[in-house]
Amino acid sequence: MPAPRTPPAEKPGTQARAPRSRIQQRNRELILDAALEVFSTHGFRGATLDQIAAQAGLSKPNLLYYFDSKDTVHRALLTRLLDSWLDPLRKLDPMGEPQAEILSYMRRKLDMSRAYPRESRLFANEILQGAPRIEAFISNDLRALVDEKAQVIAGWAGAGRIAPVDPHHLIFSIWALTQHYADFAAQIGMIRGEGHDPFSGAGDFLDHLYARLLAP
Amino acid sequence: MPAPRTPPAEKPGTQARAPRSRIQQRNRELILDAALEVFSTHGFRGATLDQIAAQAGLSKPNLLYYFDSKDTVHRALLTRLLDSWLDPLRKLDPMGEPQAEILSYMRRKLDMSRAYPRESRLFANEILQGAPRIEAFISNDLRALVDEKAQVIAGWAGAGRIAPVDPHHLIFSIWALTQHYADFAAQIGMIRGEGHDPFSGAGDFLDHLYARLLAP
DNA sequence: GTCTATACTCTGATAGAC
DNA sequence: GTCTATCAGAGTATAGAC
Repeated sequence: MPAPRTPPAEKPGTQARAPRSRIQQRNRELILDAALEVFSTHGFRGATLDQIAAQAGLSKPNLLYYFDSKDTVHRALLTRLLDSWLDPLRKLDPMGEPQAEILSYMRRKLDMSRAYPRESRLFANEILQGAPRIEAFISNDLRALVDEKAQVIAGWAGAGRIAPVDPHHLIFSIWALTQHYADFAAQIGMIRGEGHDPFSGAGDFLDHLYARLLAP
Repeated sequence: MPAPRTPPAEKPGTQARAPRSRIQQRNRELILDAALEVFSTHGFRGATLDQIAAQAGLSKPNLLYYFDSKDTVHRALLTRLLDSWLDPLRKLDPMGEPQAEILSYMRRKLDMSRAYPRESRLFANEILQGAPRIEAFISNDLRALVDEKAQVIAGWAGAGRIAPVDPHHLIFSIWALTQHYADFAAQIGMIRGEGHDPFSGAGDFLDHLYARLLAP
């Protein structure tokens, strides 16, 4: 999700507008990692620069040397996140075998939740707050992609290649089920006992569930 | 969910420690309703008394006349919420018809999400923040109830009355799917178009999904 | 019961020395 | 690049008049 994104190895001395040294890059990463931790837990307004700076091991003014404002840090996180948020669904192949394609999509989403639970919670926080900062992304990019893939799925259902199913609800269900293990990890941990991986068994359960739902 | 809870009609002149007049009761309700709106959107730390007071149509000092502190307001909301949070699962009857019981449970949860989306988001916010204020509730009350009902479901599966299924994951899936429509309503609205009821079609989809999953 | 005024703390952001 | 000092504004909470 946070695409490492090696910068295009600028010619020395000619860096245009991101002339970042190794230590600068490292501090920016420290800050973003700390900010992800804090924002994903407390939301934008609930997070403080003090917390983020402490978590990053820097002073608050030093943090603000790297990012102009609290908002800038948050925006940087969201940008990285949204950049890869659509990838799993994008890969759903209209030419593939329907049931396998949908199951693979679900697996990619689940793997992403497992690998990047904080990013999932950051996203969840945004939506809970009414999605003020990512409204454009959802109303345009995400919506277009969902409608496109929903048509693909509707085609499969119409052709009898999977059981009849509302494509939008199918997609929402995959989001709900896969993100739940990241977003509600605290609750699952308290119910299954601490030290228990919240994702344990989830893959098998969801494979089984969607295999049953989609079998023609 | 917010159980109206008619107070035990105290004898006039002898009210022990909740001597609330009609106008007091009404203002308390106004405050709690406003606080639910704000806390469920911004989380505890992201919410401000100014917002809550404005939403309630009262001054901030007046709000603090009714509740000692921000924390007190929040605690009052959580108490009301948790009071009824377990009801749907509690009603799962070990003596009932297995598939019908589980489908009814799912329906009760869905109805609760539809009727009380703000309460669902308040709860989601708490969990996202690591559940600091409701840890005892989850680790004790909720966990015990879940384990108890999971045993019931495991018994049904063992007896071949429903398809074999991991009971904990089954319960988690019901939570995820039903609460999603409340917690992520903003996203669903932006994808399906504003003015579209986020819950529309959800009942049918989930009925179908669990019928397929559980059929022996 | 409700308001204005205010005390005091926290928070985001800047200035300026090193 | 990093720090100490500091400011202005927001935020919780209280005092006290009405």
